[in-house]
Amino acid sequence: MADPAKTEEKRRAWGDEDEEEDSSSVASSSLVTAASVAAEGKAAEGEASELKKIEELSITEKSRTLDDPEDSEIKAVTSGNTVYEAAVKFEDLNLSQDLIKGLYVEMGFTRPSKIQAVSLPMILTPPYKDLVAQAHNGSGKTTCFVLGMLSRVDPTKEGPQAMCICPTRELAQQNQAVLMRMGKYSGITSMCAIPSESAGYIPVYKRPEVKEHVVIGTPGTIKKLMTGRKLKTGNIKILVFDEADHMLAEGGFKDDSERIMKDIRKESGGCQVLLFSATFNETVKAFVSNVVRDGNQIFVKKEDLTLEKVKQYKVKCYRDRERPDERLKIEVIKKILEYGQKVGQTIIFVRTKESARNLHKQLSSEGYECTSIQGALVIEDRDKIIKEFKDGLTQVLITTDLLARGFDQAQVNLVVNHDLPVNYESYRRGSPEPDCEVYLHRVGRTGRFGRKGAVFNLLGSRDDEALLEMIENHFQHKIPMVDNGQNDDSIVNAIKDAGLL
DNA sequence: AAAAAAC
Repeated sequence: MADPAKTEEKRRAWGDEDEEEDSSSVASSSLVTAASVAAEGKAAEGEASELKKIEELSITEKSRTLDDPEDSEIKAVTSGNTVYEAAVKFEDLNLSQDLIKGLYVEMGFTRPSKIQAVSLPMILTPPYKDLVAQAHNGSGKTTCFVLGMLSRVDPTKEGPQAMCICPTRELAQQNQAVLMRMGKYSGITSMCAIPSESAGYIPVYKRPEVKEHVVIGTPGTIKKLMTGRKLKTGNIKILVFDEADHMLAEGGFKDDSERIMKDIRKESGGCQVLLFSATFNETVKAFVSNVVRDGNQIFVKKEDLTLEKVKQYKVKCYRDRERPDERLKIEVIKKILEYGQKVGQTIIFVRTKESARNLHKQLSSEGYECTSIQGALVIEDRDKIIKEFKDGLTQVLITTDLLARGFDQAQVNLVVNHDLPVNYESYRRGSPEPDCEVYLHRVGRTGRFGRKGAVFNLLGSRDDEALLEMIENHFQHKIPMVDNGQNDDSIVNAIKDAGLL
C-alpha cells in the first residue's frame, strides 16, 4: 500500500520510538525444576559474611506447543541474603487479583515463561533490589518489567510512580500498549512520553503536570518533561531501562540515561532500577554491574542466545567481481518474497535510510508490495506504517535498525538482512567488524515465543562473507549457505527446512 | 550510519 513517493520526510526527525518485545502470544512456560544453591567458591558453611551467593538455576523446559524459545541455562547471581524461589505459577507472586486477571483474561497467559519465573521474584520481593536481566529475544521480558511496574504502583495515589525508558518511539508505544492491556483491571493509568506530531506540538511549559501513574517514553522527551518540572519523580519507585545495553552504551544513550537515573535516584530517595535486554556485550556488562552494584543479575552465555527454532541462512549475492551486486540481491529478495508471502510477514533490514527508500522503490516498481520505515519519515507516517504492518494490512516491511530491537509482531517469520549490521567504529577505522548484538536483535524479530522463523543474510562481497563468519564464531553457530541460483529451488527448500510452508 | 532530540 504505501507509496514511497507519498511518504513525506522530515529533514530533522526527532521522533522516537520502536517497538517492544513480547506482545500478544501466550507466554509459554518452562518448567522450573530445581534451584540449587551453590555457595561461591569453597566457602565454609559457617561463613555468614559471604555476601554473594551464586544460584545456579537449572531449568528444564518442556515446550509443549509452539512456544518456548529459551533452551539454555540462565545464570542468576543474587546479592544480599534474600533467597528467591522461581515462580511456577503467577499465583506464586503475590500479585493483586486485578493483575492476575489481566494476565489470564486479557493477555491469555497460562504460566510464567522462564525469564519471568526467575526474574519476577527478584523484582517483587522486598527489599527491592536493582536487577540486570538478560534473556532471549521473544522470551517475555516485557511482561517482567511491565508486571514489575504495575505491581509497585498504588492506584489510589496520583502521579508518576513507575517509569520506563526506551530507545525508540515505536518501542515506547508498544510497551505502553502491553502495560495498558496487562493493567486493564487495575485502574492504573499511563502516558507515553515521546515526541508528538509536529502539528499538535505543545511546548513543555504549556503542558499540564503529568498525573499518570506510569510514564513510558524516550530519553529526550522524558528529560524535557523532567527539567520542565512537569514530570515529578519524587514518588518513583521503579525505573526500567528497556534495551538497557543500548541505553547505557557509549554512542548509545549513555549520557541521557545516566542523567535520568541519577536525578530520579536522588529525587525519589533511591528507587529500584531494572535493566533488561537480550544482549549485554562485555564492555556494557562491566559498566552495567557498576551502575547497579548491589543488585541481582541474570545472564545468558552468548553461545546460548541463538534461537533454535529460527533457521539462519546466507546467500552469496555477488559474482566474480568483488563488489556488491545489487541486482542479484533484488532477485534473491524477490524469490524469498514469492514464497514468504505465503507463510507470513517479512522484515527486510537495510543499513541506511537511503537504501530503505531505494529498495522500497525498486521492489514496488517490480510489482512487489511493501512498505518502508526509517527515522527520517515524519511521525505520522512512522505511526501509520507500523499500524498497517501490525494490523496485517502489509506483508513486507523494509526498515533500518530502527526496528532492530524489541519490535514484536508474531506473524513475522522471515527476516532478510539486505545489509549485515556493521560496527560503525570499526568501519571507520577501516577494519569492519560485525555488530553481533544488532545481528541477534534483528534475528529476534522472528521466532517470537518459540515460533518458527527463517533469516536470510545476503552477502554482497567477500568482506560480507568474512563479517558473517565473525558472527558465526561469536555465537558459535554455523550458518549454512543457500544457493542464489534463480533456476533451482534452493530458497524454497530453505524456507521449508525452517518449518515454514 | 541508525536512533533520539527542540521552541
